Amino acid sequence: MSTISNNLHIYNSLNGQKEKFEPIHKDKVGIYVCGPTLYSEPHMGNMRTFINFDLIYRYLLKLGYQVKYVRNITDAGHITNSAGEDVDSIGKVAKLEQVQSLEIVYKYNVKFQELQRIYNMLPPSIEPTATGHIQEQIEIIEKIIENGLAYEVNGSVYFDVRAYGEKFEYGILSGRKVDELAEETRTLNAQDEKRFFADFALWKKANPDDMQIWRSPWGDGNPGWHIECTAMSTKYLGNHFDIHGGGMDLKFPHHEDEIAQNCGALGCNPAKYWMHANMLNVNGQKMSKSFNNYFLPKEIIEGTTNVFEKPYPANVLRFCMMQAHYRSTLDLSSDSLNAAEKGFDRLSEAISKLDKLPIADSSSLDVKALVNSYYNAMDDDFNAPMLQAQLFESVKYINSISDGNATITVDDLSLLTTEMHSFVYDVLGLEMSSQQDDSKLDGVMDLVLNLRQQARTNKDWTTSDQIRDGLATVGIVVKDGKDGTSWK
RNA sequence: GGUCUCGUGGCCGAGAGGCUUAGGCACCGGUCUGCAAAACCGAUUACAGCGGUUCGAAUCCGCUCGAGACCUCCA
Repeated sequence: MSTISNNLHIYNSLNGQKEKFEPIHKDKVGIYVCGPTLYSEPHMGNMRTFINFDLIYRYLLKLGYQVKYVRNITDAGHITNSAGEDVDSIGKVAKLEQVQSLEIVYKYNVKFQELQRIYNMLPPSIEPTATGHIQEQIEIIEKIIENGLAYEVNGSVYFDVRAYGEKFEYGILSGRKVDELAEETRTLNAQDEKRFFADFALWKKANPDDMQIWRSPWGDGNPGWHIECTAMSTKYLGNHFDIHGGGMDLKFPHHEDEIAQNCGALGCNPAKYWMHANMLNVNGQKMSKSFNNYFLPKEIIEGTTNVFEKPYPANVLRFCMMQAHYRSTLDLSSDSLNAAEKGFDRLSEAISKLDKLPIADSSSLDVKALVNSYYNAMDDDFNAPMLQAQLFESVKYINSISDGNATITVDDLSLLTTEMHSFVYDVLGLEMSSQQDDSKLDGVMDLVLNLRQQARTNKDWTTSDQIRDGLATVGIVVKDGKDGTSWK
């Protein structure tokens, strides 16, 4: 069936099990990820989800799949709080700043795009917007009504969960039972319009002061907050596609309702595999705008958070995140970031040594097995921490070769170099800091180190150390090895 | 209150019945070095608690304690 042989297994949230990945269409993968609502600058927790799905996208590309990666941008506020309150988050900010909703979205989208570049995320194949797909959303709602699974009341349209439950199972993703939901749900107001407490809005009649209003067969209003994903995912990927992803917190109700809408309109679950990325914690609690415990991705890089004492490069953040599995929560702290920074340096340094290694007639280590372990790690539900462990095994090997305690053949070195570069740069999406070449600086450093070497030959340790310490203050580390002095 | 997840050494974090002392960082000893740093070699510290299943459990089951997520906008 597939010409790409893979042993990739993905944890499917639908059944809580790891399943062998078989794409629906030969050699192609369609993936949809719920993107940000742009009423403010995305914080570090938001970024973790996108970075994790970037990793997943990158590995699928690495395996050779033709991947269509769709990640939406939510630029329409939703007015569908069960309490009937106005929760148009975008409109709220727009009113506050006295501008139009789309100005807010545009402003933060520019920042979001910038962050994607800074954190070295590959751009998705397409980033559709909710407001650009109002017509498609209306059409899906009409289909659901035609199928008898939604009803109109007073200019609003609601999904009929009880009717749906006769043909499909509501709650298959989150494991919730409708009758249990009744007891769980907290006190609700403004339920009068709905026939059943669990029904959710597909279309909501406009309030006079809404910032954005659209025309529909049911009058002026706004789309509900799950319908955009159904409209956009199916438009670009078809009724049934391979992977649907998002943050853990979207599992219920957002993804559950997406499944219901898709089944209700098109008769099938939109995705074969559902993937959920876990949260980023701060001091053990989810980073969240509502908890006000968040910091911005740029603040970490600039060192302006209240949490960390010093700035960390985007690469270190990425590296640190890759030390935890995407389904685990991750607690960011100074300690974990410092550890990541050092580890990342060690990895970078070993990689820069690759083209300077001595060649031998035989290899003292099974390089093919080592390289295979990279694939095995990622094949096991994108286990990036395991991949890192294997990369550090490689670092150890490289350092040993460099020190003359291990050997490698030309072919093995070529294989190791190719695959390490590929996994570090292309899959983990890390960029090596030591890559910039500056021939002027090289010249200067040669001169300075020569002077220092003269001093050392004369046993003038004061001068020698003065040079070393001086260089250290501008961030250049001098290392005296057996074969002379090097710097970085 | 309901649903679910998780508790691993000083810290961060993999592993999911024996084939792992995962890995990173820190700490300690050694080699190298004028001294450092780096690198290499080595040592140490562990599976929340209590029971059960098993020849064998961090891994399965039960209970207890603790933490978190979702049930309302959220990545």
